[in-house]
Amino acid sequence: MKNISTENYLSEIYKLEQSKIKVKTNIIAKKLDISNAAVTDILKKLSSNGLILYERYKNIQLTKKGKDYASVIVRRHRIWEIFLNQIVGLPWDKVHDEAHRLEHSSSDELIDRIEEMLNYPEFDPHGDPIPAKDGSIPKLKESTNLSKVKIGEWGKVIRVNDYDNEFLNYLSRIGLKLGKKITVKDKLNFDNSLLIKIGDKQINISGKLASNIFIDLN
Amino acid sequence: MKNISTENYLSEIYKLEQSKIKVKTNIIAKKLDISNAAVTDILKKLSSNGLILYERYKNIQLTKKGKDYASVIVRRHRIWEIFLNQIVGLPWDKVHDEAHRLEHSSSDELIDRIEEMLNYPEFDPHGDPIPAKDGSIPKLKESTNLSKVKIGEWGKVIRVNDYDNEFLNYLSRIGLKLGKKITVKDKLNFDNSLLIKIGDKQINISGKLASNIFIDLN
DNA sequence: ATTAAAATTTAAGTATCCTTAAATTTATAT
DNA sequence: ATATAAATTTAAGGATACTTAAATTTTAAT
Repeated sequence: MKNISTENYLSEIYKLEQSKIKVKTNIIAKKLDISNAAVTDILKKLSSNGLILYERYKNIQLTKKGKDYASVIVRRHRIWEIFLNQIVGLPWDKVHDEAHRLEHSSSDELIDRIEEMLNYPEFDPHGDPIPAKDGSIPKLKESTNLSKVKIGEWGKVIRVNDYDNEFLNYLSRIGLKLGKKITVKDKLNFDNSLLIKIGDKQINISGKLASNIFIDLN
Repeated sequence: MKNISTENYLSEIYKLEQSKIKVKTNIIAKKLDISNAAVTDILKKLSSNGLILYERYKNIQLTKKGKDYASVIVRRHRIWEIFLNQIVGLPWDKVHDEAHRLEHSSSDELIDRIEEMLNYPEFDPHGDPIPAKDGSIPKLKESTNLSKVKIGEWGKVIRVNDYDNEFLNYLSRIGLKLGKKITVKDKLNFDNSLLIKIGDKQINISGKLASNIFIDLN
């Protein structure tokens, strides 16, 4: 089984499982931008190949075999991301798409070699953990969604969602990076926006934006 | 048009044209390990997309559009090869296959950035020229096939064919690299083999092996 | 508990890239 | 020049991954 499409389904399911989201046809279809009918087809295939547990209309689960495979793909993706960011110098908002293509086209030997070059990193440029070769996952520090941080509290950015490039690009532009200290100065109930301090700047960001940023509270 | 299969056909045709080999169905089929019938099908498609000139039973030629596209792919391939060899440290005989996959999965931005990192190299690790962004090709130094070098003559290895990994791996093992000085000590008519000197070692190599090595004669 | 809405699956069909086998055309040898 | 071999194309068909539309099942609201 070496197949870009299959690999995309598996790693999507893997990421959903990691974030404790129930894995259903619908959400996979949305994430991969493919019709529900096609997803159903592929789920049957994955199931018959022993990669997932699947019963019609029920939740989907990776088997051991499926999880092992998926973790290889997610590992490749995240190692590429660091490499592209640190070694090649690609910006935050470019690494995801590039890594998404490269993850299907690289041998395990290459990934291992890159991992060694990078000195065995544990987290990718968005703060997501990199599965080890044995499938184990570095433990994430506990974090709080920025939209839940109270006025006056502060902490460091530990992870951001990598779903949307426009979002990531915007974060770069306002100088927000992993490790940056953020203080919540004010919160508006009116529109759920926050006034935050980054470095010596004060910025207003929307609630939606904040909800995609995770903070290691002081 | 963004399609691994198409890209493989185009870059194969490109490489054949570069080496002045008549481009025919048969040879493409052999190089890509695909049936002649499938090649005919794809040739029709490429032709209708304006990428090649094709008339049944006749030689095939890239159009300007096809050549431009092919040169982008070959460029990607060869830049990846150097990168993998020099920066990542992959051995000679591994870079081709890895680059062959990556060449279809990388943006032009990434390739340009890598090219810059490598300081605009002109030749890949096997001595093949890297097409520039405008499609122009660095001029190869004149070279002589090692099997044609006469007894007593010597020169430096300037290029090797990259078709076969076993061949490349063997070259590494006998210490033969680009730039190495080779002296032809003896030639056996009996089996067309050559006795060559590399560094302070004398080695016998087959005529077939020699015919895949190109020398910049002294 | 019933019903409407949402999610999911089934059915039918498409495009792509491949296959083998047969037919046709071109190249080669004498 | 002609027969034979080799190359090429055509024909028919298969696997894969998708689509839309219709049917079915589940979920959620009242």
